[in-house]
Parts: sequence; structure tokens; C-alpha cells
Amino acid sequence: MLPKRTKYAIKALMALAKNYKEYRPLKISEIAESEKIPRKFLEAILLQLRHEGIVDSKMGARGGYLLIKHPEEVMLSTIIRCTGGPIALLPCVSLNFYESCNECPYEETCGLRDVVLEVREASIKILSKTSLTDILRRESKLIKKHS
Amino acid sequence: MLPKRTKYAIKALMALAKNYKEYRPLKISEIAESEKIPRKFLEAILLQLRHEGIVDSKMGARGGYLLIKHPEEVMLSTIIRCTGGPIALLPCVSLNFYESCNECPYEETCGLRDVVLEVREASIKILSKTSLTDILRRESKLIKKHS
DNA sequence: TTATATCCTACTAATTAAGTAGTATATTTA
DNA sequence: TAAATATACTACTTAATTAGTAGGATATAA
Repeated sequence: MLPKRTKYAIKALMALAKNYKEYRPLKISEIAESEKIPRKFLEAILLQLRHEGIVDSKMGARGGYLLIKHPEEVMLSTIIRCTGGPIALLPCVSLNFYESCNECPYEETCGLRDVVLEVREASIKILSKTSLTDILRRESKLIKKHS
Repeated sequence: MLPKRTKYAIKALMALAKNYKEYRPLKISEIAESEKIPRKFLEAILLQLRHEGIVDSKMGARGGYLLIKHPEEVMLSTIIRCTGGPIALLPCVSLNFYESCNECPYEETCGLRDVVLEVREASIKILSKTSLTDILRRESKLIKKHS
């Protein structure tokens, strides 16, 4: 499961994506309110996303956050990785949280690892081709479908 | 990520699968040793697998555990579900750990949920067609390949 | 110069997962 | 039938991770 931190990050970035064409940066408190994310927690998350080079910020009055790249270029896999969400089912096939199974003598011949590797590939295939824009597009399709 | 509990369960069941054609049940301590799983923890896991109807046990001297079904019929998805390993990336698309996102007004129109649903389908597709026998087969293929 | 925001470090609280203890119960075998 | 051998089962303890908060420092606009 993805941590809440990651889900909040995605939601916040979607809010910034919607706002991308505006001049005005979005304030933490605005995002927190519209996305129902605890204010202070969101602050910490956005700070991290800035350090990762995904968003930019303006300090002081009228300050706030902005996307640094076009929302078409911000991939779900990137957001997940930056906020510490593991994609792999086991550490032995995780790129970002790799850890060897101490009970496996040779991991290249582990059958379980082989399956779990396949699952990871399948997941990454989807997540790394899905951008913020794609998610917003899916959203409007779904809204049409359900109205 | 899958909990260790789940990984241990899979490894233990693989040991039982290898032993499937023998008359003799495997003792907890034998499995614990060969798979390097903490003895008492494994005891709790096997007990649960018995309650779930995946293994059977014989008490007393010469007792131990046996697979109840043919290893070809024991699917990875079943083991994961039984031992509490979540497959979905978010609770709102999880069959066994479902929980609604309180920040989503309508989950049917959530774009993120839509993507994460697709990831879950892709994962389940693999996990629900992979049996214990399949894992063992992969293992011998890998051993050949690496020798 | 005041009001408004982010920056940043350092906490605390809550939850979940991992692992253990110890006694009761069942079965084999001598 | 008694001793040895295993599992059954309940109830803990400990460790690790995640979620969330506090509060002062710093920068900017008007």
C-alpha cells in the first residue's frame, strides 16, 4: 500500500496541475482545504517535493507553490518514488528500497522473486506512463460517464 | 510491500509443495530451519493457514504439516490474501482492505483511483494464475539458466 | 513596517508488524 | 500406560514505521 503521504502528494500535485496556467501560486492552506489534507502535514510534503525538484515555491505574502514542469511531464511513478511509496511487493525487487532476503542463498534463482519481479514490471509500466494530465483526463471522462 | 508474514507463508508452502508426494508431514521446526524462519512466528503462520483451509496438521509425535490441496491449485493471490498482504496500492481499490478515501466526494469519478485500479488488475492477473508448482518450475528454470 | 507565507528542525502520538512465552492438548511408541 | 514429541492457542512484548504537530526563522509584498 502507498503511504498517505504519497496519496496526499498526488492530490496536491493534481491541484497544482489544474492551476498550472494561472500566474498565481497556490497557498498550502488553499490546497489543504480543497483536498482535505492536514495543513501541517501537507507543508512537510510540499517541502519535500520542492527539494526533489518537482515544485517551486514563492515565499512571503502572495507566495505559495507552483509546478516546475508541465503536468504532462510529471509521472505517477516519480511522485511515488519521491515520497517514499514502494511499488514492489518485496524489498528484493525494489529499486528504491532494495534489501536482500537473508534466507535466499542466491536471489537470481529465487522463483518467488521472479514472479514478484514480473508484477513490479507490470505496475511500473502503467505508473510510468501516467502523468498528472492523464489523471485529470481520466477524471473528466469518468465524470461524463457518470452524469 | 508484502509483510514478512506473507513471504514466510509462501516459503513455507513451497517447502510443503516439494514434500507433497511424501507420506510424512513436515515438522514446523524442519521448515523453520530450512527456510530460515523464526520458529514461533512460523508456528503462528501455519496455524492461520490451517484455519484458512490451505494446510492440514497432525498433532503429536511424528506430527507436522501437509498441503491440503495439490500445489498446482494453491495460488499466490490466495496466500497473499489469507496472510493479510495487501495487493492494491490504495485502500479504495482493495478487495480485502477496502476503505473509502474521506477526501473523495465520489470515488467512481476519481482519476487516481482509476489508475490504481488498473495497476491492481495487472498485478492480480499475474498473482492469481501463479501456483506453488509454477514458482517451483520457475526456480528450476532459473537454476538451469545460471549453471 | 506590518501582514502574510514558506522554511526547517525537532518532536509526539498512533498504528501496525514482528516476534515470544508458556501452558494445554493430542499422538506415537516402547 | 507413561514418556516423548508435536501442534493448539491465548496473551503478551518489542520494534519499526507512519502520521501528524509545534513553533520559531526567514523572505516578500504592499
